[in-house]
Amino acid sequence: MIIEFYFLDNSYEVIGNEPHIIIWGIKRDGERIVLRDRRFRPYFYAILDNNVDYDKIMKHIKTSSDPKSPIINIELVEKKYFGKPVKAFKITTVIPEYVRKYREKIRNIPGIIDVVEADIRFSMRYIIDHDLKPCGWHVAEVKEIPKKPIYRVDREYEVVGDIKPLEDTTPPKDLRLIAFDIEVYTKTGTPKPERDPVIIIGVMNDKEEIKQFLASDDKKDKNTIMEFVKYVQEYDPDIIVGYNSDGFDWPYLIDRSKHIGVKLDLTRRVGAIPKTSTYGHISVPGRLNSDLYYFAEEIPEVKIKSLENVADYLGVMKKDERVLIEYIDIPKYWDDPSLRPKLLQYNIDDVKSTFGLADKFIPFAMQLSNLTGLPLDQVGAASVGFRLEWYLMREAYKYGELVPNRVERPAESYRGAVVLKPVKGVHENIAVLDFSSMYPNIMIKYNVGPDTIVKDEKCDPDKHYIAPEVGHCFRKEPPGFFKRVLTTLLQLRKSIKAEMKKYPPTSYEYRILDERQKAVKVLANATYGYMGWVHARWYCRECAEAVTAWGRKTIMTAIEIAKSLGLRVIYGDTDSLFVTYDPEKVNELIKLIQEKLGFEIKIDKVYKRVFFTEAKKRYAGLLEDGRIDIVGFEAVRGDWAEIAKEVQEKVTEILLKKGSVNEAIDYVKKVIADLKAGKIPLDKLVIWKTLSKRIEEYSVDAPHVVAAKKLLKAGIKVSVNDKIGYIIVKGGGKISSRAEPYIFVKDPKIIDTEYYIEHQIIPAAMRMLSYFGVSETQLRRAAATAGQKSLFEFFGGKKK
DNA sequence: GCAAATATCCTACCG
DNA sequence: ACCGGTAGGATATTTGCG
Repeated sequence: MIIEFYFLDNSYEVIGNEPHIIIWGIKRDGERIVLRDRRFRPYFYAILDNNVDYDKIMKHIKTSSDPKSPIINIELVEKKYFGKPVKAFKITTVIPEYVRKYREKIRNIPGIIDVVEADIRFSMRYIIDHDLKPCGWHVAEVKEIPKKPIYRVDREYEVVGDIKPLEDTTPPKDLRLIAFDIEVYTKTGTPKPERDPVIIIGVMNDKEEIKQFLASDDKKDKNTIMEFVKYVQEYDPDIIVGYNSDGFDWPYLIDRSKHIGVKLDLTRRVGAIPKTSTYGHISVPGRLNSDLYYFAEEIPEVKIKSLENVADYLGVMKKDERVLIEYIDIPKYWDDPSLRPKLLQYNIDDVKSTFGLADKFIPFAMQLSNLTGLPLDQVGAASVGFRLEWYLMREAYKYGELVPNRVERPAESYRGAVVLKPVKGVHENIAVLDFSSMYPNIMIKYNVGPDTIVKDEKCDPDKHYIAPEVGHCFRKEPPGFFKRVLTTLLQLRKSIKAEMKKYPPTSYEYRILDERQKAVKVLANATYGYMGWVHARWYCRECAEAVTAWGRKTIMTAIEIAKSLGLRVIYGDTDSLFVTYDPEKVNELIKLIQEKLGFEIKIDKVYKRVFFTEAKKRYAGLLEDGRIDIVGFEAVRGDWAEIAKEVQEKVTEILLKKGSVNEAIDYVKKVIADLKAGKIPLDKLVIWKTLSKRIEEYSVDAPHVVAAKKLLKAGIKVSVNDKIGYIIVKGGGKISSRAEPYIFVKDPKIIDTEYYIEHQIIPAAMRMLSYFGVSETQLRRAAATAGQKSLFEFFGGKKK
């Protein structure tokens, strides 16, 4: 029989020395199913040297086959390796483990150049070879088999014929999703599963029903977890989302349930419990567990990626419409009956926010999963490099290209893009021109890639493209792997965008297509960086180096053309040009660039007024609609106190919109007065910095490192990549010694206002003001008198 | 021997 | 575990003076 199903996830089980691929899916009629494929076997390739005796080598391999774990087939195949035709043995074994057993042995046989594709997980191997598309519909020829009781599904099938994808990525109508969030009781820093109970587990499902499972008043949590498990079994969600759930909620539940003797039996595989898997994600067999934190990490505008910040930014739940409780206050709220309702509401708000984030992120995640072939639960956890690599591996399979091994290499740096020195000051009426997808288009135009690069042949301008400055050569024909992949991706994106036009922007179809084109864009934009990534399978430093060289040449030529048209070039970075906005000349420039260089360049925006210091990568502009763009400056950095950022933003706005230096100074003065008067909320004084390595590894005592040490001393765990929030308090000595974790600062009197004035507010304001003729002494003098009006001033007199 | 100058470390930004 | 280019603060180290 033929069935259609939506692919959720897959895995494999070895049953009686036979590997079974297990696919979890949903049928059109809504039945949850397991598909079993017993026909697939693990294999890998051994690439053969030219002019060797294939039979002899084959015999050699056969003799090394151990009858207890045999090689079951060796097939001579024609493949391509870096674009070149090669002969290889496709060596098939019985179970995945045996691949690991043979790969090293066979690699060392004379006549064999290398062993490849021996490190691809069996379940991914199946996805690639059958072109399966996670989060998409498929059709398969199956027969129904008796459902084993170990699977919590409606039906079980065995795949007996073709299994292949359909175009449809519309999620099943009744896809079930839950969001969850746990609260833990601890009075000492970071909670420990062997000691601290889970006091609340909050859940919200796609019917928008909210449930909370609470610990007993004496904080026993056995029932809490058991009821949660029961809930999951009964609601039977296909997708479970959390926020930082791979990092906290799941590991905690796993350890805690182990400790108190509860079976976390909430998967679709009876007896299995959630466990850590690839890329550090938590796998919940049969369900797609997705930690939304991974997607929040990709929003650069939100500096501190707390759930409330991200939900606020995305309009899911505004911060002022929800309950907020600091972690350290949780026990207090639990213990006090009058405060407990607030804690419960806090948990509900977190769960609702998480649910709301799922709505924002999951459609994109599904498209990314569908494109890369990585099941939804892994695609978030996988880095950009790995996402692209899986996409490339799928494409390689289609082209008959063997997948290169990941090899250890030393880091090699190379020259990057050009950044022009800006013309400092204020400029009126400036157009920002951007090359569309510059690097991908360079790679396409010059056929750049590890398979087209010419290394042991002399460069010939007739046959090869030669990169400027660096001289690397690339065959003009035939189109290489990357060129084909990128052409497909750019074309795909265009067609998706065209398809979008058929639907109203508010429609469901439009949304799905929009998320899909974004996913395609992410992959296309990552290809250049991928080639320069030392851990990439298709690493090619020269390729990346050639791309930036062509990029430099391209933008420099564009500048020449602009100048020849009499346009003033104010600034430029990598693929952008800031020129005086003379519409006629700019249009001419766009046309000439297209004609002479063969690249598309577009007006990205027009600034009514834009301001540069002498620094590169930093500018502030006023758009036609009155919005202010701030790029690179302190105001957009996460490691400056909010108050300093606010001042800089406001000063910039006053200067750009009104051009009033005095008003700007008065504003700064006012803020400083407020600060001195203790009117600035503490949270605007917190400075956040990422702890980018382990504390012991630091060679200097930076403020955030010292603050992290203080947290550690208080029993609060700090890990690599945590953001440390600190406030500078009064006292002597180095700034670092006075960096106090913000959660410990309750008394505003201990704040070193002097530091905030001298090292935060004034520098941030002066960055702008100094270009408007304000001297530091002038501002500092204004600051000194701030908040202490003389009697004379008070009665309206002028300052002395 | 001290303060100023310079070097190094470090983070977060731009495209 | 996608890239290089860049700014700028804080700390650490060296330099210049006489």
